[in-house]
Amino acid sequence: MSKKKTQITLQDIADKLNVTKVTVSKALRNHPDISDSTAKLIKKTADKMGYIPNFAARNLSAKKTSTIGVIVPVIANSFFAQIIDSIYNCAFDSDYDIILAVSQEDSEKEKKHLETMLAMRVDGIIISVCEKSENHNTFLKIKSLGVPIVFFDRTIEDDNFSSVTINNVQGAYKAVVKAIESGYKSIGHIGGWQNINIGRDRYAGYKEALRKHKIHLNKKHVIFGGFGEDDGYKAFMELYSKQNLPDILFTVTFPVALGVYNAAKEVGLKIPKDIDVITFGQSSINRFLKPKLSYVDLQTNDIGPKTFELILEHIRSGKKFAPKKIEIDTDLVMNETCIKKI
Amino acid sequence: MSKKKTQITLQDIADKLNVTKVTVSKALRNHPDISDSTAKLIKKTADKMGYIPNFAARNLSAKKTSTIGVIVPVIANSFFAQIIDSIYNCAFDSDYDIILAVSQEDSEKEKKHLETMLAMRVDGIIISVCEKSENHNTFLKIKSLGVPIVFFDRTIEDDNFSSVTINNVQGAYKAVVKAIESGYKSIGHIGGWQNINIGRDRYAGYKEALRKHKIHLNKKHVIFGGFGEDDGYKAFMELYSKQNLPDILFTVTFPVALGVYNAAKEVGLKIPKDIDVITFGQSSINRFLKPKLSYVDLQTNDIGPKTFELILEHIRSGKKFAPKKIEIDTDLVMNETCIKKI
DNA sequence: ACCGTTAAAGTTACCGATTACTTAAATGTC
DNA sequence: GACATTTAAGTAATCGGTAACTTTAACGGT
Repeated sequence: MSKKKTQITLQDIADKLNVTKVTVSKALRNHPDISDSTAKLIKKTADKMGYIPNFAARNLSAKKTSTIGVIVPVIANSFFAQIIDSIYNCAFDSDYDIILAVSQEDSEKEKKHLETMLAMRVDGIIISVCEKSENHNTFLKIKSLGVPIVFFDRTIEDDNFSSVTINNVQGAYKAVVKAIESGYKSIGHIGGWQNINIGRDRYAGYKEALRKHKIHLNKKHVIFGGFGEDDGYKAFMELYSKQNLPDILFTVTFPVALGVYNAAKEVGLKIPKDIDVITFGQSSINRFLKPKLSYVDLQTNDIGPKTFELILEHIRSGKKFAPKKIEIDTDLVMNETCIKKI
Repeated sequence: MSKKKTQITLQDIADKLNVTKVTVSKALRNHPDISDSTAKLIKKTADKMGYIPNFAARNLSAKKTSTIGVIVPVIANSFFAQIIDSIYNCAFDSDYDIILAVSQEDSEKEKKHLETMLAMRVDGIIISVCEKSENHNTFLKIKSLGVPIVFFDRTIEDDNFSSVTINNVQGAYKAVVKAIESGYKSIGHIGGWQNINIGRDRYAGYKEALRKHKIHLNKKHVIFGGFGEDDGYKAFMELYSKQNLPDILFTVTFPVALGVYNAAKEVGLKIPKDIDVITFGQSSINRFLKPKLSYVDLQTNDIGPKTFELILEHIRSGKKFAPKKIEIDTDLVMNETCIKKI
């Protein structure tokens, strides 16, 4: 007969050693109350008995979970995958656990995940919001609950929250200026939804660059939509079918550029000869494109660690920590598109 | 002054309505004990007061978590990303929560994640093991603890565990037979570590195909290593530097094939003319390769749901559920490599 | 009008830890 | 050598829920 006992508890260890469970609890947590010899003995015994702490019990009584919730819109995306990896590594180093959830660009799912995380009593939340997030109120609620929250890359428009983003306006500006310097007059934009920073700010940088160079913004050359490959494909096809193609398109994300790339190929237009492209962000796929796209480089390496650092600051200093917005500057990486016209 | 109260509890709701917390608890869970009118009132009040359940407390007392742990080796990989998405969707539909962790092909991290999940008292674990997992003992421990565990894609060799895999031997066999039929005599294999099913079985299928067709297996044409792009690159370079290149290489994963692709390009060899390639699995990158690789298609769509279904069966039937191994058949998808020699 | 049922709540105990406070013995101080 | 301080443990209360059992009142059948 195997034991009926469901699980080994502190009490079981305590009984075996004729001490109290509090002593065991302290010993396992290296509390100074306990002498080295006893602590060693207790740890050895716990190990031998196959003790596995019960986080639910611990969390309940300690009123904290050492857990941070992370929500991203998509996972099959090297940008987010890389950041997730780095956040995991940071958490590992700081003895935090990560609860990862994917909203799949769905506002409802995003909300459900947020609620689950609140119910789990995560110590903090790191999020990159979905395309058309309608959860501003939920974020405010979370804030009022005192749960630290840090946005990264995709944020909501509200100065009361901390965030780590790349400098989208500046990045877009650089890209479009480059297009202008390359000799293009007719510069279109396949942009993202305007309710979200990356859509709005990249469009803002685009407009700013045109304005500064006194180039007329042709609204017919601007389309807003989502951030995925199919969105780029559709946008291109729309411009193409209406014969509204400019000379070059500045796209809001790499997947969107990829959609444009595919669509252009499909209708038989050559990049960069017939239609040129410069985009925001990249992916490992870029290596295989012909031509390899020029793009605004997001310093992906920094985003994860900086975001994590920020959430830790929030957690450690509690309410008195003022929201902080970190912006990371971008660089232009020139490949085989948007090259100077001779 | 804002309230000092940390959080709203069942008791708070109960007090306001002059009932007991048990009544509130039951009402919120739609327990038949509670009349519709009371239940409705309680729910409304809970909502108004901003009640958020405390999962730790619930888990502790209910002795289950409705949470399933998922561990994958890598995340920036469309194969795993897709499966993760589908598992999330299944969980969503069945009211389970998912705890996702990434081992990053590191056995130590894998172990740590497993332990964390045990401490969280997940109701079950779904895992695709890392490259050189040394956690067989941990898996046995988990089994003896009575925590259901289902492997997918990458499993350990042990009949006592359930798993969902594709038919690796058959898939590899098909690919290599195709190479043979295409007229190749000298067929190499860039394989994966042999301690893990996908490495072992794909190699087995390769050997079997050669044997059946009485083709000599030249050990100099076989290299074992990891499953990533750099592994493929290194393997190719090793063969190349020793001038041991066969006519065609059957690679264990798509990333490995990609590494080969890059390496071949780098040394100026043309695929498929100078060196041909056929691989196991694919990725969205394949669309952009020239030539587009022929590959053994893994029915990615089925793996996630089938795995989830299996873990649910385990959870529901407890100890008495016998391990079940599900194998999914593969298809060969022919593109521009491994084409019949004329 | 009586007794067994049922409906709708209430009582009590417990889940497995942690925290804050207390105790007892050992050590140190002048 | 008496009293203050440390050190190393123990005691009691609590965290927020849920499960199992009990109570109370209303209902129904004969």
